[in-house]
Amino acid sequence: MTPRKPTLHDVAAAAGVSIAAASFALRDKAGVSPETRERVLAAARALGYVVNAPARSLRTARYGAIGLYLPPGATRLPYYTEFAFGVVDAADRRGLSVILLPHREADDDTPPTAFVDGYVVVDGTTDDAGVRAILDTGRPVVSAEHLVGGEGRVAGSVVYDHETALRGLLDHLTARGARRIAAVLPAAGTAWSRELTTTYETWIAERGGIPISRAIGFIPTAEEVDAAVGDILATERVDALIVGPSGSAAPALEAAHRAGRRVGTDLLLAAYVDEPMHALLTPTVTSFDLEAREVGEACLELFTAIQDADPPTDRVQVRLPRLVVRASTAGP
Amino acid sequence: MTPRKPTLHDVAAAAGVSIAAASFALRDKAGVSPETRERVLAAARALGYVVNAPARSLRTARYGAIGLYLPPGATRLPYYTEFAFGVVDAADRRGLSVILLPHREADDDTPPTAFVDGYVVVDGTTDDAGVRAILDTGRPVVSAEHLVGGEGRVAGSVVYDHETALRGLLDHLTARGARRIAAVLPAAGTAWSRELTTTYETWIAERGGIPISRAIGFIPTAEEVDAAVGDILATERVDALIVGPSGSAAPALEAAHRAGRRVGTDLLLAAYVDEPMHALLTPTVTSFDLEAREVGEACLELFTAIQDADPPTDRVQVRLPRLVVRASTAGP
DNA sequence: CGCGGCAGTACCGGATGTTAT
DNA sequence: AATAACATCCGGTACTGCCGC
Repeated sequence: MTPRKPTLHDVAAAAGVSIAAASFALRDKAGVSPETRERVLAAARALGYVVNAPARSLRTARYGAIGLYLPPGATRLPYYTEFAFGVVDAADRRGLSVILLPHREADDDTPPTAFVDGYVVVDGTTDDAGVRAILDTGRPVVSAEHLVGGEGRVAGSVVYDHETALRGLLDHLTARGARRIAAVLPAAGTAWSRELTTTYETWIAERGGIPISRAIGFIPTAEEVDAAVGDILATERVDALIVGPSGSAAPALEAAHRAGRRVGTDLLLAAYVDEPMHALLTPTVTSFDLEAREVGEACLELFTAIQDADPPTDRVQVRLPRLVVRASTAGP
Repeated sequence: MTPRKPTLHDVAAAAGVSIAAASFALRDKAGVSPETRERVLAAARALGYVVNAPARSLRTARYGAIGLYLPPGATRLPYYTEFAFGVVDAADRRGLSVILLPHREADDDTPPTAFVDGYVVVDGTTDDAGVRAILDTGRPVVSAEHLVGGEGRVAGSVVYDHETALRGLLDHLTARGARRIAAVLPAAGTAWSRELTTTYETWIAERGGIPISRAIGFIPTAEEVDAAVGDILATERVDALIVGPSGSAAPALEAAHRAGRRVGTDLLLAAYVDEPMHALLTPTVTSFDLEAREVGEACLELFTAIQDADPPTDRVQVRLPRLVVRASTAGP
């Protein structure tokens, strides 16, 4: 059943050429005649030859693998899983493997698996020991969203234009009749929270209003959301509310309900990050589809482009979140 | 800054011994004196030596990596992400890397990355081309839950005792006053759905009752859940309801509410798979904590144990889901 | 003499069996 | 009887050079 895996030697012998010629033919390099190439390829196919990755890596110092670093503690957000498979699928198409990297405690400075060609980091900060260790390898890093604290050290990034998106949402709410829009924002620490906060405040200021906002955790507890929303509704006369952090739509709806507001008519509610659940709530909740999978794919493709120095592509790609309008912002 | 990475040669030279001696010392093998070993280790530490994985793999045909295969289409279930990081963390402790494998279309039979020592598969079926390809590699496979259709071909498994768990839940509901318990079950296809269905029917039969159940998808839509729950409540006099598929608690609550039932008192509701959301719903929902992370770790540890043939361990480990009792089954 | 096409071969970095001390 | 040095090999890649025209 296992007559040993065929090696390049076997292929070369079967095709009646030298190892070097076989190697060239298989890698589609110049220096072999079309007939020879064809014979080699046929032999390889017949034998079921597969290159031995470690052997190739040993010689070339390229590993055909990239490390993927997801934010610690955020494993419950479906965004990241979706993102991860975007990276994996794109990598698969290019014959690369994706290594899922472990998170690091703050005091742990062991380097990450060294035998990768580079890394993809999502929503990273240099506050994170794992991210620092990755940057310290000196290998190319592509980030999804700006890597806070490591701005000059990434080879490329795929980022969202949250400013345009949020402005669009604020305009949408205004068009549906909102006059006083409050926001529950993620606490400082990520590029995203910074962008959301300043955009919200600027937009309000431009219209001569005063911002009404509360900050809660990046991954909020129901109580936090409840308290923030309850507080806003109790102390301010608002007719629309935007909740930023993932997972806060359901508790926000709940809190609004308890405050006696009818969401969708008398209070417009929008979440920032879309989640499957938003289509299941009553009313269904308006939010931005961030297209996690596509962004994951884009990161990997940017990585390979940079690595091959193929086109000196734009190092930063910008994507616009797509607003999914649902019943919660229907309007009166 | 980068005077080339130190190799075993460098370490040996620095320690004043041969390469072979250094190799032995670093791998803690017999054949070198304690003093020599110490000198080698010190030299390695001083130089920041890290073994070159490809070189080692080339020689030993071990790769220090395992492939992880998650069910396709299930990327939105937080269970799997949590599981994945359980595997990753355990692997990290053992110095192994985890390669996240891509899903395969039914007609695609390209083999998965060959340079891994084995695979971990979760909730797999041989209906899945990706799973078949993995089994065909002949490498050891550890599965979480039984691998449907590949029973004889896995090296080990970590499975839940759903029967005992579900019986416990049925008893719990009974203790809280339930007399007629209905169930919304996952459609056939996984080991889990089979076990849930037969356990439910058996338990009911043992008490001389008649089962009241509906089947919905493994990853149900809100409408499906709504229809199933609505139908049960409209046509049967039930005082308790168990919903199996992940994500169905929220829409089930909704449907019960619309049917005029007060969940927690006049209708007891329990979900099978615990989710963070269950603590945020009103009322909070009773369900089983499946400890995804721990199970992921157990899979990896089982894998390494089997690989090292260390203890001829039990090939199948059984875990009991832990019931988390919340307000939805408080009772009248 | 130049050039395309291919064979020969020195590595890449470590693991391991064999031979000296 | 222990240790350590030496020689090979793992499977490719890439450089050098020979051959014939």
